[in-house]
Amino acid sequence: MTTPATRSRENTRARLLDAAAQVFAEVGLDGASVEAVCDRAGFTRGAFYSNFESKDELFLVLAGSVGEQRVNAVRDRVDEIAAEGGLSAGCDPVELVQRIMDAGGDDRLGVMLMSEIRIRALRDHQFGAAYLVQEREMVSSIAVIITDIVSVSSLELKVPAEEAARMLMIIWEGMTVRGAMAGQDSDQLRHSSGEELGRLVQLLLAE
Amino acid sequence: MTTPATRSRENTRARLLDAAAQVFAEVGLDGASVEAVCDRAGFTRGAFYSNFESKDELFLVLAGSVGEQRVNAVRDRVDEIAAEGGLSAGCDPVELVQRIMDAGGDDRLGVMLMSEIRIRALRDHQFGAAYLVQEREMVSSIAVIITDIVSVSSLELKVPAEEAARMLMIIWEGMTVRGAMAGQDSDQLRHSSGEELGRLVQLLLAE
DNA sequence: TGTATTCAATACATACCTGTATCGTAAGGT
DNA sequence: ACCTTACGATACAGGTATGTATTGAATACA
Repeated sequence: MTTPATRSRENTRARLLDAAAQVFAEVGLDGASVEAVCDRAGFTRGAFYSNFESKDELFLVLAGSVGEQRVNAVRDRVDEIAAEGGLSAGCDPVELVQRIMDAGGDDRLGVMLMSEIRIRALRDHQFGAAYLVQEREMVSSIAVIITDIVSVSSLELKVPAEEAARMLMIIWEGMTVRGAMAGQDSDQLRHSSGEELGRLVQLLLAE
Repeated sequence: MTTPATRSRENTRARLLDAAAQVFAEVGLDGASVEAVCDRAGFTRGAFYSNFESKDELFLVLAGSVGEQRVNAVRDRVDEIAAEGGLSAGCDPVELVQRIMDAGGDDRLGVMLMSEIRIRALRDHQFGAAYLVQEREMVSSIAVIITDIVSVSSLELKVPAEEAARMLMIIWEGMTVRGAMAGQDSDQLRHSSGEELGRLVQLLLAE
């Protein structure tokens, strides 16, 4: 079924999705005209409507894939760290958490796109439910590694692992958003949010 | 200069701002037509354009007043608690923080409006700078009371007060947003976010 | 009471965006 | 080599939003 035609079609879809991610991040879903997305992708509206039903449908697809990518990125990181034995007794919990959190796209556009998705989740009940499900998956993945870290170290968790994970995610989000507002670039974002996260991690753990 | 005419004008402005707050919260700034705002306020577009230059200008005014109200609400609470001697040695830090945080509007629409303001701050540099200034004021106010609490109690703060305040604000925001997504009403929002905040407070303090 | 001014309503011109319907073209199958 | 099909471009119709210009009414003031 992978005829050149379908390959080309998939390519078109991918380019449209890519362009949409940028445009939606910059001006929001409502602010983005279908034509603006097509322009950036190098197509006209004909290509758009032959690949997607509407702007909303494209957004749903995009949001789903972004969320999935984030979840997978976190899971992969977790697995990777676990595989390479990064959870030895002497490991630095602060650094570990940073490595996991870096898995999410934390560039300026990524932050803006996530915010757009978030506000849509806030307005649309059904979409919001799906969003929360995905987020809970991420929380679980993070909770797993937290539990593992704790189990091999001499440290103890002061709150349930899930709760610690939730706090970490929320702080991470809050810091990156504020960093992006202040005009920080990707590296600065990573740095400042990492700093705050480190402090939280230390609070969450006890000898 | 408070002639009946100006009083009526101020009233119109207030009603328009009020309506705009609702509509913007529900469907966002872009999704809200000027007419939709006017309809809700019981006016036509004539009234609108005779009171505001554009939708954007109204949004700026609204965002400014919302932010100011939040900052003042927090400051008032802080002063109020300090005045009534709520900072005695035996006070419950968890409850105190909850009382402060409740000062912000934490109903569903309030959360959505704040999110809309936040995303605008993310897209517009200048607006974002102003937003961050206001937020820092809130952080300072909260930091003050945290410092006071600590000074009269036998407790100790594990991170700088400003940082603790920032974490509290971010967690509060994150929890209320997620609560609103899950369809919680105001009381549930207060309850669940308060719970998480309490745990964070306990982490931030040490004997 | 008459006049002037201010505020809100109405009407209108313009721009834009969406979605559909039609057309041309290039690739795949036989 | 021909035919068919799928994909993307173009053209068009309908709807909606914005902002301005004009009109009407109510209020203050002389």
